[in-house]
Amino acid sequence: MAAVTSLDVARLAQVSQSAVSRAFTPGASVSDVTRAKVEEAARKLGYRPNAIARSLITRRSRMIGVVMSYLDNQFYPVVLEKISQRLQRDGYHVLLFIADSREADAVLAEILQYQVDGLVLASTSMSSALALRCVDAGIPVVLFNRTIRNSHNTSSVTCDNYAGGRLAAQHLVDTGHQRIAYIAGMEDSSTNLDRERGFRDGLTERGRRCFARAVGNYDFELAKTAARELFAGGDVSQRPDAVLVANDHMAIAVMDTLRIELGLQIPQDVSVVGFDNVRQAAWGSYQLTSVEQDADAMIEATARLLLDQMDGAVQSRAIVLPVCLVLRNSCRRGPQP
Amino acid sequence: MAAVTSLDVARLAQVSQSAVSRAFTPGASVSDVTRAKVEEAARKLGYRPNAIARSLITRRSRMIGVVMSYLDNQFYPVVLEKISQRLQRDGYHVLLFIADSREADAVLAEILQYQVDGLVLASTSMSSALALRCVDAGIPVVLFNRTIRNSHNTSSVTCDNYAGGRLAAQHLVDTGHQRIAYIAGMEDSSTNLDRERGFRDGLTERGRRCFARAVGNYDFELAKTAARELFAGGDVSQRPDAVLVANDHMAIAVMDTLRIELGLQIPQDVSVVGFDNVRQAAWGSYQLTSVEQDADAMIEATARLLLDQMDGAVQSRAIVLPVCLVLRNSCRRGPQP
DNA sequence: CTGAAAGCGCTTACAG
DNA sequence: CTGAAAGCGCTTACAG
Repeated sequence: MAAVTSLDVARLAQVSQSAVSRAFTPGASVSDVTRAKVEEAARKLGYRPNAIARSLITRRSRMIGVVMSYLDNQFYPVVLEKISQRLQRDGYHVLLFIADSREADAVLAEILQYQVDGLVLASTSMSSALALRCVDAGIPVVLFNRTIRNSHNTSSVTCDNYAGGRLAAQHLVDTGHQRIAYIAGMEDSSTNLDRERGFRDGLTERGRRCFARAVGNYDFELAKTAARELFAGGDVSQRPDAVLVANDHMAIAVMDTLRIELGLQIPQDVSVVGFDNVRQAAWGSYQLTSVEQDADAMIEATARLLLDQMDGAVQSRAIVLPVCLVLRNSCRRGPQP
Repeated sequence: MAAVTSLDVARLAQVSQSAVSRAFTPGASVSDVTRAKVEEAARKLGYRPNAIARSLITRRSRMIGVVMSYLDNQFYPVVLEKISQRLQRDGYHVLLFIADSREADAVLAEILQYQVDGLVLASTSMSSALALRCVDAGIPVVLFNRTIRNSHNTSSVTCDNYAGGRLAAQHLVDTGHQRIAYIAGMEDSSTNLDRERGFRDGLTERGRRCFARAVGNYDFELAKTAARELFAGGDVSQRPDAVLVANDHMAIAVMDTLRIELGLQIPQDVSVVGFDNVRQAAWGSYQLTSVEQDADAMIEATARLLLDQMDGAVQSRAIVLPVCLVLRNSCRRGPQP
């Protein structure tokens, strides 16, 4: 049970401890015969190099901290799975931090103590100040699916949220909708800010205005409440005939509420458009028209950017990826009959 | 940028390096005045103890490896989020491994190198042999939502999958269903084996047999294929009037397929029962009757068991938690009119 | 309570 | 190619 160390292997193989270390270091200079002796002894003893000790001396832990919150929104588990696989491919591992907003400070301290080589911040709820502190601590950071205002030394990868909002708004106008509403996510989040601004500008360009607005805070239950608010009015002509919802997770809650609680038909009575194009958007019961943000491209960009920063090859950059609108059946395709 | 160490703090505070270490060790004997000096110096320098160095000397990394695969099944992200929070509460952190079955060997080697203090194996696809190798390596392991046959020195936490299958079968019989089918998950997984055995025994006790069976492998798309197979027959009286699906993730795919592709009404034409009671089961569009496995209880039991094993307080144990059937609208409640 | 010293298990100049 | 040695940044007996 006592851990077997390189010294144990060295003794058995009758070589120096350095030789053992070299045999396990790709590219180190060892003769084939030495390597063979070491490998045999290591196998006999069940030796595995201690990554902790290696980290201490090399000053590289090969761990990347990933900070997330609210995995209920299916966008994030998928991202987590893929980013973990992507980093594993390069020999890195994910140290996961779930950030309840209240304990973010403590979480940050722990991240720093663990000497992660880099950090992916994908939590909307973590404050910008904390993100900046990581940067100050000299750790390469990439913000995933969020940005920090006025911060040019922080890297970020987002999709073009503004363009997505604009695209959705114009599509709704062009398909004949008259009373277009918006259900917002967390109001101070960069994603919501950009999506909503794009939405408003898109309407303005078509000579329209936002008909009504409610806030769902990116939360499933609050999105239901927001839908009830928006459709509370008695008269049908006073109610929206289309809603852009700031993400799919909320849009699904909204669809259920409209159909089941309020007895509305989608898209006949009201069109719904979401954002993210998560897998559930394609589910038969929803068939949600959605602005797609390409998770694969975002992850690849994030990994690249982080690895490049860790190599010192690159300074911080803000990467914005294109979006497209995926048309499904939750949205009327032509002017109302 | 050069990391500040305890020695730097010691110099500034004019105390020994040991004193700095003690000031950051809860319960160590330091005078208030020394602690104050250290804390001030540490604050000035932005010092954080190096958790890697601490791990090396204490031989405890305070990291728990969590091995998962296929986060598409919403049961797992929720588990991951909660187990991470639960362990953070005790000062542990999650090192995440996504196990593609093909690279499981490499993954295992890496886990071992990282000196995790414990391991939660929640991946159905990872082979039993690998799990046992971890146990042999002397690292406390808890299997989550799976078991290994004939292995009494491996801890596991599951719900009572057998009882759940039985409960579902009897409920379907008692509510008047005549042709009850089963859609299996991964056929050699312990969860599927137990659920299916319970299902068959439940039917047998009521003097019935399984009407038809297909395999969905716990995969969304394959579950759709399985549903098509099961309902391919022309004559209605040749088709199932109820299906138990081995988990909710597949049950949702099945419901979509039955309703949208095959034009069937649920539950009028066919009842569907799932397993897990994930959040989506409660979504308005599904209202899926499901055998609930209590994720919170499973996580608490897993954390407790793992922590106890790491303390050496306890040997391995197999914990089986009770299930219950959550009735919703995907299942007819009385005999067919 | 405090400091000097040993040591955790590695990597990597350095000299041969 | 190889070995002896220093050192990564800590914790923790040990002695005072």
